[in-house]
Amino acid sequence: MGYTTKQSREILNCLEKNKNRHLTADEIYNILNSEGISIGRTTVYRQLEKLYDNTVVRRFKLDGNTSACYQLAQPCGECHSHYHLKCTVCGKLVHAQCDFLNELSQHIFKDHNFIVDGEKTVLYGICENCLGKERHDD
Amino acid sequence: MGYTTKQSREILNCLEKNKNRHLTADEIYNILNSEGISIGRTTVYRQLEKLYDNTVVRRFKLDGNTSACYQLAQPCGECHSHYHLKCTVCGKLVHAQCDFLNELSQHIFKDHNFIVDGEKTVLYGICENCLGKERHDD
DNA sequence: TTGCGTGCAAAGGTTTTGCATGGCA
DNA sequence: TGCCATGCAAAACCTTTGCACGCAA
Repeated sequence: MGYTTKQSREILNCLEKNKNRHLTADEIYNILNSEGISIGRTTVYRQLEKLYDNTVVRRFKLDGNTSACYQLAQPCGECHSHYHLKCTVCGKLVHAQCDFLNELSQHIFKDHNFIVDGEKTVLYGICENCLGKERHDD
Repeated sequence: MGYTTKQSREILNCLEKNKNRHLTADEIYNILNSEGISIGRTTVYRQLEKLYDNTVVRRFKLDGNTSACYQLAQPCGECHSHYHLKCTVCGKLVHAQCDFLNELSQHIFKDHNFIVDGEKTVLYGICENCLGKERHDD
């Protein structure tokens, strides 16, 4: 699976530190360089590609954001029994630990002949923090 | 809400004809021009932006696809009671008419304090057609 | 030593912007 | 007529590729 280098270690380390966030390639590039860790953009892209191919990270393309976002695939070890709830206001990603996802998957499989991929699926909406503030926009 | 022009009419018309598909800006550009309707890329982008701002179309950014995809927001008039199931193999979008979505929304609201936006949410997975063919890839 | 990893520069692809012109209301 | 829409060209982004060099195993 390739060599381990200073750069590949630092990228994983950065993802680890930001388990709860979605990071773009450019954000990782900036975080590392601002910490004094010299790394090139190309390297960040190539490492993320490998991590994605090996399903170490998940990749998201969000509306209103032209660049892809990455996040460690198993921040808590059991994402198969999680919802991923993404707040469209503040951008927070919630891993909702809950068996209801299994019910959902089973229902969709039985009634709609469709196998849901819980890893790839993100439910969009508004988190509790943002519910009160919503009409401040516009 | 702006003027109605030949171009804006043709774009809406194209989206209408392709209710069941996701189209990129470039696909719309190519479809129209191949039908002999002269239109510029810039116009397609700007019209889609307006339609998106007015929630006439939905916009998706899919993994493995660098460009955004658009689709009429209300292909059947009742998307609030629909799932949107996107097959990651063949790309088909299924509108699964089903009340289970309401149960899901209520559960997530009660137990996780999160309001799911069924319009924006797409469940990814594998459709029944592709289930049998899956290992042909790779 | 071998061959993968790195990073610069450049290319490729998508989307946005500036500006002069054209067309709707 | 006034103002928005159009479309070309160019810029702005994000991501990938080519290539020479460096470093892990």
